[in-house]
Amino acid sequence: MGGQNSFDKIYEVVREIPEGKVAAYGQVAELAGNRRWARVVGYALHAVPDTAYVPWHRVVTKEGGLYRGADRDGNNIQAELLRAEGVEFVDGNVDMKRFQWNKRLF
DNA sequence: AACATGACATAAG
DNA sequence: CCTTATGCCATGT
Repeated sequence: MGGQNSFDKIYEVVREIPEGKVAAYGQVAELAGNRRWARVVGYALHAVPDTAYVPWHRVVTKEGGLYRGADRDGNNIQAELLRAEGVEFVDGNVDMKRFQWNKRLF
């Protein structure tokens, strides 16, 4: 449908993140049209419908940190999914220097 | 309809 | 380095 909300644009950007790479919230926001949507990106991913393919686990903070509360009971599915894709962590955070997605390179 | 909240980022002091 | 303030949109109450 033509009426694309901010959420839909955000979802499209997130869908473009290749496997084994991660993107920052601000980065997704900027690619979606406005870098100030970083906060909206967070809420958008929070409200992702299970019916849509949106690799929300590939979106992390600028520092490579996962969302607050990911380290609870070892049920941090986000870290598991990223590790399964080959993403490595340093001091509990994603090694952004090596795994941050740079769309410009492609 | 108004207010508060939330997977964040950046600037300023 | 830390705290505050501002920006943005959708949801829940």
